[in-house]
Amino acid sequence: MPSGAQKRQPKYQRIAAALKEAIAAGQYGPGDRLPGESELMGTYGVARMTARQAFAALQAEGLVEARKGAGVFVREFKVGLRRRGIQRLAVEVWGAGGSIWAADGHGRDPQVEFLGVSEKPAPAAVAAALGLPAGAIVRVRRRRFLLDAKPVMVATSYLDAALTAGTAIAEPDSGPGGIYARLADLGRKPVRFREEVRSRMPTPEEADGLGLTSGTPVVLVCRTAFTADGHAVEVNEMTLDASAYVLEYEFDAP
Amino acid sequence: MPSGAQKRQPKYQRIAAALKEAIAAGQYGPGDRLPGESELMGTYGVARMTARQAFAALQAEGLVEARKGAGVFVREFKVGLRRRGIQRLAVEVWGAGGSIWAADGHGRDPQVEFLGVSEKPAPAAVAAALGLPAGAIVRVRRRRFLLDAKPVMVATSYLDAALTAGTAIAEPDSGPGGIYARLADLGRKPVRFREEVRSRMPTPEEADGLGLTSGTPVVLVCRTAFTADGHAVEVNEMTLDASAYVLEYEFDAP
DNA sequence: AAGTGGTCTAGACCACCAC
DNA sequence: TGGTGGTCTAGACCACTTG
Repeated sequence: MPSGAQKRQPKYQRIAAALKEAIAAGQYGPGDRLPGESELMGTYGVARMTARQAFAALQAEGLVEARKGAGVFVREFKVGLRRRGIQRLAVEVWGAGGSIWAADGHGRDPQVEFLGVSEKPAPAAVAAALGLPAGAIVRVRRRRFLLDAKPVMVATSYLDAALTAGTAIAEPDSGPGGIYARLADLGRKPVRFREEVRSRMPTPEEADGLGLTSGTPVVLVCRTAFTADGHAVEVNEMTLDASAYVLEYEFDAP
Repeated sequence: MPSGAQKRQPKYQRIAAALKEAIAAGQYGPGDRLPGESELMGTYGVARMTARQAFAALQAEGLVEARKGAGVFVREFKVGLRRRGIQRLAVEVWGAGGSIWAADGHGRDPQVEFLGVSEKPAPAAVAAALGLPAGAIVRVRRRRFLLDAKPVMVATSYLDAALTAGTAIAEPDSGPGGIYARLADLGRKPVRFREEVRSRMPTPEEADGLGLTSGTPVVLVCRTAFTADGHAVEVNEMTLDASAYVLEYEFDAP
């Protein structure tokens, strides 16, 4: 150890940095178990809470994952779900080549779980986006996307309840081509889309619903679909496990 | 206190939930100071570390911000920097000598801080994306974007060093229209773009460079620019303060 | 059954901020 | 200067996972 160590750095940060370095050096690979709290106490001669703080720092960074009763493990990023916003709408692809982040994902098992349709008063922002009066009734469709039986996304779709009454959009199975085909049947074919992308830490409820370990943000994608005459017909709010997705947008210079 | 309270929920979570509820109810607004650790100790009859854990939970959620020596405050989200992935790259914008960054800010004070140009061996992924042999030398331009004197983004641009030698791209000031205009001068006008978007928690270095408070993720945007003949001429890796940005992509159905 | 992380207590000294 | 959060100690009991 270099003698020039800065005394100003807290012990837990030095321990965290040492662990991080060991991980970066490949001494611990994805899925490997790190030395436990009691082992760190002995190795560094610190109290237990100090060792825990070191782990907490690594967890907050998303590098490490603690499993009750088992140990602390280097996180493995199964990642590589690639969501193309433009070429094909809401189509999940994996293993697409030619990109910066290599995505290996063969033999994955994607599923869609239907969570229900209902009618509710529109949230203010949704009503505004759809051009409906405040408090108008909207149809709400909720779905959850799973990869290898693990949830990676929750999507909530909002549509004018009056417009879609009596159509397959009000049913669990929206039929071949999905709700966009049904909207086309109604003469409201979506031809233009806007997606707004944000990221933040999940609420405890979101973390629970997506099975997120701490240190994992969510990505929020809000897609609005417009008809040729410029009217919004659908708002779709998606909450993604940030560690599972790469969003891709490809376009020409206008 | 209701007698039906679940005993299974840890104290710190109950305290955190109570504070969260008070914030949601408007009892504490953005920027307001919350009751301090010692006050929580008295109110709930807990040890200091328990009160701290409650705050830690809210910090991890990005709801709250602790300031040394001052207190714990409800975070204020000044947010709303809107980055348009498609329209912003319009030829009219950079072709006319205007700054792309100017399309971002609205009435506030945007600044670009130049961090340097250099030549380095390309990271493997960058070399592959640019179609260069492994270890080829690339020109690296680093910039930091500030809004109201606070950093919100760091951008690192990679270009073929041989191609750009002797041009303004190798200089701190890349001239009117920026590097895209210079690439056009070289007969390598970018006409197509791909952006890949990810999000994760920042490394300590990134958090430091962007002045992020804990509980704030970063958004990574990797843009690749292609010429008309399909060759990649630039890779630009951007690291954004997730709490400051909304990315927007608007496009027609294929 | 042994070991692990999760929760909790009751102290301590420090650096920093506001008054 | 007094109060704040940041760091650290040395114990304790618990629920959980694993062998």
